[in-house]
Amino acid sequence: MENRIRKALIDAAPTLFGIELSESSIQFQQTRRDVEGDLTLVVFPFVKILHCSIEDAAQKIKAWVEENIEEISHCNVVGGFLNIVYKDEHWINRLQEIQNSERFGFSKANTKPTVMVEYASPNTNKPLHLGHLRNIFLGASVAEILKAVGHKVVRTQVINDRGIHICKSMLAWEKFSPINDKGERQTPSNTGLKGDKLVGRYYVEFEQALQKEVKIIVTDWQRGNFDNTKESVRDEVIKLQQTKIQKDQKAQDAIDEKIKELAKNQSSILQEAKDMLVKWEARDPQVYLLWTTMNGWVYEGFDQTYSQMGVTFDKLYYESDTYLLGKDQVMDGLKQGIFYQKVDGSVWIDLSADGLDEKLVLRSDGTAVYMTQDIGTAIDRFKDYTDLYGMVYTVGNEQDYHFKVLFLILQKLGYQWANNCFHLSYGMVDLPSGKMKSREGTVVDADDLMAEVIQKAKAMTQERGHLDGLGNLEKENLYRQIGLGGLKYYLLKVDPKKRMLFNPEESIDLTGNTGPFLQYAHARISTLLQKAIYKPQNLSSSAILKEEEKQIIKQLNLFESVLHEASKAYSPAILANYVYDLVKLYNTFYQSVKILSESDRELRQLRLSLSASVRQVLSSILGILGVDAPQRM
RNA sequence: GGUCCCGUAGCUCAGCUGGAUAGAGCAACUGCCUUCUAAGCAGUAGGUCUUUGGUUCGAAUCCAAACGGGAUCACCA
Repeated sequence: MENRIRKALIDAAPTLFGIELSESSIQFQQTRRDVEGDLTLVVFPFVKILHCSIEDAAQKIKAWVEENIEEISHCNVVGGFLNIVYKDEHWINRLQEIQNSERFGFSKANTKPTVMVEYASPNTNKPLHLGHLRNIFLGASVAEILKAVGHKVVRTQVINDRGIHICKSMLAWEKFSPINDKGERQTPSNTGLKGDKLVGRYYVEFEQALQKEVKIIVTDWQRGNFDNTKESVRDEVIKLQQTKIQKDQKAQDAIDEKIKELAKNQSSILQEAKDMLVKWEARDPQVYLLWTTMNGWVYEGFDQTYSQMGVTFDKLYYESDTYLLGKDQVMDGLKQGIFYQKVDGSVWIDLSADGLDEKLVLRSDGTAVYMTQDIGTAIDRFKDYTDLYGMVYTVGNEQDYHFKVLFLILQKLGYQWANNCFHLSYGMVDLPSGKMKSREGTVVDADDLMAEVIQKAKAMTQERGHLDGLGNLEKENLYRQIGLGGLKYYLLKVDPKKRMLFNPEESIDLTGNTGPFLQYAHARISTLLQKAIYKPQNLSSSAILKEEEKQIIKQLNLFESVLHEASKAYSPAILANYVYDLVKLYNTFYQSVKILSESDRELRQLRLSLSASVRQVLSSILGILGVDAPQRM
């Protein structure tokens, strides 16, 4: 409709104004809520072109539009704005189209290039936490958005399964695990603990043991005891200790940190972990078996968490599989002169011409760093999927710099697809008490949080008591749907780019802009349609629409463009805000008119059709957000 | 210090490709269940859009600076 009016105006301009109009001079916007109108033409640009008063220009266009465009009922002019009112027939026809369309708003599947979306990159030594929840819900939802606009999508995660941190858990388990009467160390099955939790516990034990050892070493050094310390380190420590005296508090702390670092390197337990990593890289059978076993426990634990979250993947990548490819790439790049080698053997890239710094890509001992692995993983993916067009990395914004560098390196290595790689950078989740810090024990565990939220949903649902006649299994399932739906919606409704505050109390609220609010509307429409035994029929276009009804059709009409906007911005939040507005409009309508008991049959059918269309869009968007849409609640 | 992100109601957030009187939710207060599910609806109150300049017919929105908050600048991942 908008385009039709624009085109008509451009065509008519020479006779109407005696001048050619450019497309950009015709600016439409949505009409303000409190003004009558379905579309608003901004008249200001015409003043310059036509050299007349704003009032004259507006009136002239008003007269012409009312006269010449069939579907327009009338217009009104307020200041520099021409508000155009469509005939009700137009909106009813629009509703009819929505009702008839197969998957309203969605593009045909697989009509756009294949995109891979990565949305979890857990370490295998720590259980998942609140930050992962935002990451994973966000990535999973973006994958659904891309599908909805026609992309073929591969959902993936990369598992950070190698490196010194894994060896730390392994070592601690060997050293510290109690042995039961059967002579076994602790396992998930003999403790009943989730595998990721068990392994995480030993990672913590390692860190504690390390800190203990560090403390002893530092104290020894303070007392001037350097018995077990290499000469070079001793000299460095003494030098640091001496410079410390003249500095201010902040500098002193920094020096203490440095001394601590040196002490860490002296500690026997860290040395053991390093030795273990060397053994692992050499595929030592015993170490390798331990690594496989403990990682297996973690994967099992993660799988449980993912299944509770309702999230799946199409393909998994393990860094242990890709880091060697990354190393090869670096060596190739070195030959091509993209990288350079320092005298100690370490390999670097100089990005200062691109406004960035120098970056290490391979250690002096030839082992891979984070960047090396990521280069390898990216290339591996494009080898696996030959039709792959681009990648979306859902990773926190603390890694903005890393991805800038990564994409630049891939470009320099000559990979065209590097231009289609996108870092979906999301903000951290803060707690009312501040940042989550594992050292201070303020990390919110994913499993605990989900359990809590479901429990809360149960209590609050029972309070309301709408559930007569449902079986226990159905009820439990519903509590889960509501609890998790609320949590997901809470994390997704905020612009992903922004840092957000997680308030445990608000996250399980049922009222206002929340998941359960939307789910409730869905359930209410569902039972309504069921009671009405609703079947889609052709609508009578002669009906006169109430304002509430028209508002809903207008909002429904926006769905497709909002979906595209969301895909361009990689933002489920855009859909969340849109659907919340839609449901609010629907609720207003629901409370102000009769539907089931409406005696006029055509009107009843219209209102049912409206309800059905709202439910369709609502359930589509809830699906994209990963929120379940219950039939009753 | 360099680079990047953010600053809108008491709180959490929309609005940002310039356009009308800046919107929601929570919290507070007032109404509405004999009528399709009140997890709802209607309403009251709450704002120097951090500040100062600039561009423009018009700025929360664009540009610059200042102030405040955060991230990042590892032979960690």
